[in-house]
Amino acid sequence: MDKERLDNDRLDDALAMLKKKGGRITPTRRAVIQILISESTHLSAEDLAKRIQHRLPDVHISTIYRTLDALEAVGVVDHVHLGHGRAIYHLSSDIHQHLVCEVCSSVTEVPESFFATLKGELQETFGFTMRAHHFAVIGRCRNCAVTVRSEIS
Amino acid sequence: MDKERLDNDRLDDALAMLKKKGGRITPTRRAVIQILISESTHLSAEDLAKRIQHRLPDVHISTIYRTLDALEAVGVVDHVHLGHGRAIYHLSSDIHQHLVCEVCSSVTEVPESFFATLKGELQETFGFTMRAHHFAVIGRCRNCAVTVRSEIS
DNA sequence: ATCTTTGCAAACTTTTTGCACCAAT
DNA sequence: ATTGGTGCAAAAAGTTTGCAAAGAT
Repeated sequence: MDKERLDNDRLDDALAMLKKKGGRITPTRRAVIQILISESTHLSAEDLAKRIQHRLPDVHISTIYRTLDALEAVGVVDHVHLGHGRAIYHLSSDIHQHLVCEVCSSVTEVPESFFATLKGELQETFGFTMRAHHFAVIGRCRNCAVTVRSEIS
Repeated sequence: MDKERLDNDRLDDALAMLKKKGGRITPTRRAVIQILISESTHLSAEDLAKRIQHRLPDVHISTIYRTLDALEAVGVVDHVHLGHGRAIYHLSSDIHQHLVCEVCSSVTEVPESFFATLKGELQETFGFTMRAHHFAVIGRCRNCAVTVRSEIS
């Protein structure tokens, strides 16, 4: 119920994980984690940079990338490719699939459980262990179902 | 049976499609299609450039990109993102999913039919029409199942 | 003759890296 | 005091674009 309490716990957990693996806690790292906790939207490195630079104007985007790498190495965040070269980042604890509409670019989140059957079949047939959420699923959302394709490429 | 015959037919079909939509047939375009027909491997723009430059040394990579765009616009080819920014291209008629191992980068092809159930469910639940093959599925192949992750990112 | 495609060089976008300085432990 | 993190600028990597010349119809 107490959302703020829960968010703080998540922040502490993430920082503890970072620390446990020899990482240091810095204002930028704290800010990145906080933003990822509070905005569960789909944030690119640039999105994160913009948000952080409100409070810490001198944070360079290369630091954001290094921070994200560090957090990823430690298991706190994960990234997903949505299209082109652009990647988005989210907390590892928020695992879900992304359905991206190739027309309007809208993103629909789908619980990973949805992919359980497929995952089992790929495992059984190919011995392949799917880490599904690493790429978005591309297609057409309900609204754009009949339009001409072109967007995400 | 007569593979060469079939390949020629595919080439002719592709060229006809291109022509029908107002595109012109050039040596580069012919070569791109031929390569995509004969090597059903997973070719990036650079791979294609290298192969083509054997025969047509002056073909510039930007031409390859424009050719691929043109062929894609006309429905002859499709591209898939395997990781990072890199995309690979194949004939639209060769629709399949790619399972990419995040450790050894090996690629396993899976017939699209495998994804039919999931596709149906996404359609029903979210009204989302999946064009699955646009992104690879990331995970671990049989051999790398237990190793530490790190590669594809 | 017309209008598309090409080659080249240069721009762009996203991400990575080298290095000297700074800060967390 | 150490060692890891940061800012900056510059380099990658992959793809796109403007333009004048060449080529397909």
